[in-house]
Amino acid sequence: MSERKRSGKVSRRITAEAIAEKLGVSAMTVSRALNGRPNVNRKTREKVLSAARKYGYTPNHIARSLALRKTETIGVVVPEISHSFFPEVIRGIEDAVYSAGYHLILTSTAEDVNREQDAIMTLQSKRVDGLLISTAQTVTDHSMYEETIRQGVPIVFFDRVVQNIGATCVSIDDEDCCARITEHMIGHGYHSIAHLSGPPTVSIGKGRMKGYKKALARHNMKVRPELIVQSGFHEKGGYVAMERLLQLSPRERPDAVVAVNDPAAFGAIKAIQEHRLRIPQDIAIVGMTDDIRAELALSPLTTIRQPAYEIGKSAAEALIEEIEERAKPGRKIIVQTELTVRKSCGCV
Amino acid sequence: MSERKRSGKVSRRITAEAIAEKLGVSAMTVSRALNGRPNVNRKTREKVLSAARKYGYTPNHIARSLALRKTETIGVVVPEISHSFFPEVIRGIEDAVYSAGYHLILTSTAEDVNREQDAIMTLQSKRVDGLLISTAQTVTDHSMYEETIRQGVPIVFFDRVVQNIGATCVSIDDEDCCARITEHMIGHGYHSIAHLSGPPTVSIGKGRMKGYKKALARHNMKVRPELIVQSGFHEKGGYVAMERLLQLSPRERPDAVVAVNDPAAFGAIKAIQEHRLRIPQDIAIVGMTDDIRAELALSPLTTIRQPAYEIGKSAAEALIEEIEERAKPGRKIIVQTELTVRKSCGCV
DNA sequence: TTGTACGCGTTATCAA
DNA sequence: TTGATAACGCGTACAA
Repeated sequence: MSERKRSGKVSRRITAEAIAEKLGVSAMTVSRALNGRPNVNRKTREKVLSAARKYGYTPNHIARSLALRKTETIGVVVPEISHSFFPEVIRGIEDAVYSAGYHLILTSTAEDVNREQDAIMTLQSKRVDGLLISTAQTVTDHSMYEETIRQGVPIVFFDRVVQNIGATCVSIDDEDCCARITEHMIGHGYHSIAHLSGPPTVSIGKGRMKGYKKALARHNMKVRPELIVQSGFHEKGGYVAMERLLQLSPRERPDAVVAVNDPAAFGAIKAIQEHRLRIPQDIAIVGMTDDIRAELALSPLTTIRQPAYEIGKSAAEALIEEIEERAKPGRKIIVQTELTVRKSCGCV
Repeated sequence: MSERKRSGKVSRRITAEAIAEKLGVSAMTVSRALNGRPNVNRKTREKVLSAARKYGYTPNHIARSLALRKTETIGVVVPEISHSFFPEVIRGIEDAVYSAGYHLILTSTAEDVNREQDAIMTLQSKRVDGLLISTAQTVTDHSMYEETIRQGVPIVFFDRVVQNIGATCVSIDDEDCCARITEHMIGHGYHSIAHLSGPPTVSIGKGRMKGYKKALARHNMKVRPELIVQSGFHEKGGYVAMERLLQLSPRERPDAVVAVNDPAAFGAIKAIQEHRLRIPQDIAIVGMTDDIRAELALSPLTTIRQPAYEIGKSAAEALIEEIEERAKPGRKIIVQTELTVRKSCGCV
């Protein structure tokens, strides 16, 4: 119908105030009606609602946030988005956040400390009600997290967590997982088991390493330092690390490999194949994370399924509980995992 | 040091005004100093900057947005996040958005029209500066998009685009892609080529169907309606659709299948294998999209690589150009694709 | 170079 | 049930 106001640059949106004026009521009444407050006459409410529809009114959430000091938005900080794990986590976050009426600002740090700091800063500027963080690999200084929490902005860490600073952490039990899968190998008779380890600065790397050693210890097997090689979390690192293991003399060479995660395992598999060795006959290998490709690999990878979706969902739910003060921070939430036996371990 | 003010519930953040007071200057001077305006004494600026650091000041972006009527935030609406395509698109978006100093609110619609409407509404409420949308499959009513644009909020569609409503669209040339891969099959001697098609309501489905038919026409091959089965975009649909094709008598049965995308192709592959037919000897098959799993499948899938990252990046860049009025809306941006020949087509 | 007044659009509070 | 006023924290436009 009416399509004027092309005059200025900005075709300014209609405000609650303007609607109030047209109806001859106050802005407050409009606000109350729109927000479904009880103390407003039924007829008045209907008038307001229909006028709002008619003029295509959309409440200005920015102004609302300013007045209420609450944005109903949470900031998400992830180290990367390519790896199939995080999209699935984000899906879980999105679902939880959506059903609680919140929104999600997504930032990815590319594993870069500075970018992570930057992200946390701007998210604070945007006054998100809380933060969901999976730390970049190289982060060692936690003062920014602590400062954020002190400012009253709750943080929930997920997957790559930071413990003992009072923030809730959601993750799998890395130590237990890695111990389990290592014991699975021990139980099937492998006796020279190597570990491709993650960065020792990240809790995941630390925990899994510990689990690996614990499993060996439980079965009175010696930890042989030459069988522990740092691979990091990516395919390339897995490849390089495995190459190093393959330099060992056939006598010293491991008969099984426990990789810190699936991508590292894929890299290792590539190296093993290039050496014309068979999986699992010559060298068995297992991963952790259940990458989407694990099932499809030439020798389907035995791994620990890490329920990415659930991690995201639990983390988001935990954060929202804390934002709404229905729960206290500093909890430790463990998400259950599952051993998925395929062919690469030679146990089936 | 000082850690009081635990009194009220909210430990209120420090404001520019408060800093001004402590320094005995006006709030404006603080604002100017913090925003790097030229008209401020060097010594004053330094005083302000150090005070800001000292008190842990973070500018309130919400208040700023309200005053400036600009949020430096763009809304992203995707139909889903599991499918490996969208995470990669989002990565592209994130990169572009980050380097332009914007942020990204992510919403996913689970292919649900209502949820999409909902998302667009709330994103408008949050006064995002622009919208990046890939439509849900079932959307047929475009009035909401048009209304949004009329309100002055630019939209750029990507992948699943909506043409002719004045919004910029970023996508591959579906018709051309599908024609190319179909001709690839024709060129290698297949003469009974089926098509597992997408939903005809989505531009992708339409375009690829058209390309398929065009390729046949160019080579004087008849379109046989029984060889066109609607599969939708997912694995399950591909499986069901392929089952139908496999019900045909061996004489009528296709010797090649062009699937609308890789997931549909995976479903079809499963059906073919269950019938104990070999790929590509008995039935060749190709997909489109280059799903991460395509390379790893038992019979690696020939497909059209769709540069997800570039799509996301171009779309975000285009949107930001329009937000900043450096470009006009209504453009049509085509991202180049690449035929990736693997084993499933039997051509190597 | 610095300061004052006002507006951005909403909601809380208190009074009517 | 409704309204007036003030606040949320910042930036623009002007004046000093």
